[in-house]
Amino acid sequence: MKIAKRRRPKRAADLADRITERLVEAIVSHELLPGMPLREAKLAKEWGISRTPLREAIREAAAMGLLELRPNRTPVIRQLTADDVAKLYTVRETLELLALDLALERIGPSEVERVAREAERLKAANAGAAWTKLELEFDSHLHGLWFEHCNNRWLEDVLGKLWTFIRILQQVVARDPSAVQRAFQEHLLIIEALAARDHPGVRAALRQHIRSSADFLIKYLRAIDAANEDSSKG
Amino acid sequence: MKIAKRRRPKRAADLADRITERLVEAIVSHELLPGMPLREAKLAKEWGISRTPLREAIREAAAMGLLELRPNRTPVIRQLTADDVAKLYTVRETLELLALDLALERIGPSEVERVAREAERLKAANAGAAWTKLELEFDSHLHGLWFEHCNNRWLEDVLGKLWTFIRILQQVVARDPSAVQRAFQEHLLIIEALAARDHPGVRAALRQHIRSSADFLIKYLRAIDAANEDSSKG
DNA sequence: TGCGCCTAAAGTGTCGACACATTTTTTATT
DNA sequence: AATAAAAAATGTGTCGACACTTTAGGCGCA
Repeated sequence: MKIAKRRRPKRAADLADRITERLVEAIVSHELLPGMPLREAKLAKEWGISRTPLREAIREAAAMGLLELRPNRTPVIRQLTADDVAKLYTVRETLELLALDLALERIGPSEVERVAREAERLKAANAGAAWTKLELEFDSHLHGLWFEHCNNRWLEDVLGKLWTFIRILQQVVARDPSAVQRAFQEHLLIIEALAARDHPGVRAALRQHIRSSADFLIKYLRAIDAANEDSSKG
Repeated sequence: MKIAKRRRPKRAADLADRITERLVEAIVSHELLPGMPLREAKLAKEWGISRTPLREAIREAAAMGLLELRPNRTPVIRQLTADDVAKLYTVRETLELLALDLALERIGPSEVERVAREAERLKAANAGAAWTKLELEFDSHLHGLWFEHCNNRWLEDVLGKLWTFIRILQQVVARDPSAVQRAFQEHLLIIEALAARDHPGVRAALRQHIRSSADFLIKYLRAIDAANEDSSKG
């Protein structure tokens, strides 16, 4: 699945585009950490480019909400609080369910079959002990079923942008075996309902999945936030 | 209402920010028309600036979906088809209803009172014969009630971006007296339900308002699209 | 006349330099 | 020694120049 791809160049993308992608990936992968200042000259030299395309990339990332940008100040990578995540997932739930409603009739059995097989393979492989890159891809494939078939440019666009943040958060989930296990089971339920063409069932399963992910993340981040509060006070 | 304001500078905004705003306004106000190519050098000279901040503005506008941007090609202002509008309004309905749900308890009686008075003033003034700038502002104030009180950064952000397109479309509505009249009546219904604190009533009224606006626009644009088809064929 | 190649013109992409703002360090003063 | 003013250092904002790509036009040739 290729989410959040603003345009589809036949061949080449210009430097600014490639740098945008690299910057986003660097943030998603935590190569660049939240709270970290993004010094243009330094980063540009590090990446062997000039500041111009980097600045365009930075502005784009800021438009996505990834960066905090203030005039004449060095950009800072946004830190997600528990509260942010709660609100993000509220919007996510609404939009993803909408996408599902719009897409369901367009999702062919063969496509469901494909992700179902992918799930089987993963189950056989390691039973979701840890979230590998393969499993994150599977997650994208599954959700991509309705993202890509909703046939609504606006919705796809917005979901794509939100998905960037979800990817960031998935890395948190990925480190907790029980959360991974739970998410995987929920994925199986969704696929099951999809295969049965049980529309309300899919809806309920997806909602449940999103909500329990949110619950986990919020609880986790609240602990972090609290710790940060303490350390900043003490 | 100040929608789509990415950041809140205490005093100054840099050139690129101001140009972004100017560019968006130019597109919304149809000073720059859909389909029109945006030649950087020309526009930069016209506005008395260099291409650098203009390019950043162009990229930002493109990220909003206002422009079609392809590497090494001159950017083009996006043309909204009837189909685009239908899909846009599907997303708008869902998100605006969500915002309403989240906001309703936070909207104080005094604020409802304020827009109610604004409506009264407009009704007395010209009974909605034509949509003036004042009435467009009123529209923003009304919808802004839930946009601003939904207490959800993500939702505010997305709605703000969609609202840019809505503003473009409102100019189409503004030229049809009967559509203006209808919209105004629908606004009154919403305010009435708001004042009565009738939650489901507000919801229903808002949904109705959005749907009939969509219906009007789609019908109108289908005619245009059909004409364009013909002329391009013949 | 119509088609394809070649060249010129116009446009976008990237860079390095400089102007201006902010932050940090130094220094003067009490 | 503490504080505030001044100055140096660091960083962002904007510009003009140049390289590369696309587009438009002209020219020859069938």
